[in-house]
Amino acid sequence: MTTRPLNATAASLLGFLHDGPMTGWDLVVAAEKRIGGFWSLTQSQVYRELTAMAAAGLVEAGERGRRDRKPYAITDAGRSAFAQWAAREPGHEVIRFPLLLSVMFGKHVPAERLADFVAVHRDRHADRLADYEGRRASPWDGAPEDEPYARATLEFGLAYERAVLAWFDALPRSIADPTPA
Amino acid sequence: MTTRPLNATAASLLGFLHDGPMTGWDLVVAAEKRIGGFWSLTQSQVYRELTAMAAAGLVEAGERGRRDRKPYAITDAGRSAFAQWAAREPGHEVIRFPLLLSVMFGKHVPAERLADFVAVHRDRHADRLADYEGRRASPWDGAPEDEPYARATLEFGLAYERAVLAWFDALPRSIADPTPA
DNA sequence: TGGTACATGTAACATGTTACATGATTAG
DNA sequence: CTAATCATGTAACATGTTACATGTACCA
Repeated sequence: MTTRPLNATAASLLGFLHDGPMTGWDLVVAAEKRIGGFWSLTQSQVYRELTAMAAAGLVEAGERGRRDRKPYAITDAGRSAFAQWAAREPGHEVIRFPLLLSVMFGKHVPAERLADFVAVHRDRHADRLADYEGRRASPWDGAPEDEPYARATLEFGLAYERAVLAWFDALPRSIADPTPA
Repeated sequence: MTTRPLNATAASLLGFLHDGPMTGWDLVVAAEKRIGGFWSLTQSQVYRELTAMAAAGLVEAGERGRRDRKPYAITDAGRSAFAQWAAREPGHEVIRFPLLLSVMFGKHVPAERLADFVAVHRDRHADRLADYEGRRASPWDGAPEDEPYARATLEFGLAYERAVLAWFDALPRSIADPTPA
């Protein structure tokens, strides 16, 4: 079968499945909460990857449970595919930040509009920062061996959101507040 | 024709073309330099978008020049499509940082390997930071009205890379340096 | 005269997005 | 009893990636 190497999205699903069977829904929720800050995926992808991985023998569907829940369990082939993925050097990060395109091409964007965009996004980031700070303050509830790793990723989120917020706050008035009351 | 709204990649090409005709190659280089820190695109996409935009009447190809250069100029329709794009609220940013997946699933990654990955990526980020710092120190060479906007995006890059670097440096030894000499 | 940077482009495929369709269960 | 949330899934399409093919001009 010599399946081609896993993509990072599929790999992350297998990563979660190492801790026990989960349904597509569980995975969507877990991914959003645990890796959502630095890896985006959609519900649609999750189901697609699960179907594909089931076909490739990397996961196995179990009996449907209540509410039609369909749990998937990782197989030995899945563990081995994951291990291969984990041994390869991760690629560089990809960032797509459309607001910064608006800023970059700011001379073509109505000043008020741009300032609104900036304000809206600043708020969102403030919310995310607050969320991360809340999480850091709450007691750890996962498996003990995960603690340092999950903490490190959380610290990344915190560092990122703080930096972004500081950046917003250091924007010149010509961009952030061009029409003072 | 009521073309569907521009995607951000196409919009950014039009953004550049506001300052005069450019070839696909020029755009690839400009994009890498000017928005590469927060918007990724490939050479292949650039040519595809240009072809599509030419078909949609948003840009017009000029005469081929030396070395087969094929300059594209923005049209009025292109300017108008860009303006519409610029008026819509930009979406949230997307980050995909595979190294953080390796960290998150760290308990399944051989410790030495993980530390290597971390070291490699730390270096890359240090290089990028140095690059940004160099740029900030060099005299501004673009159009004067672009200065504040380009500066703001550069400041974002600086803030981001500094935060990332600080994050690397604050990683626990269990992750960054598990087998001390 | 040979390597590097310039320059355009296509093909095939993988991945990501959006929208829809369907139904079960729970909480108020 | 009804709205919200849970839950699965598909279809269609847009976007992104990788690999290749082709050739020009510069410069050491």
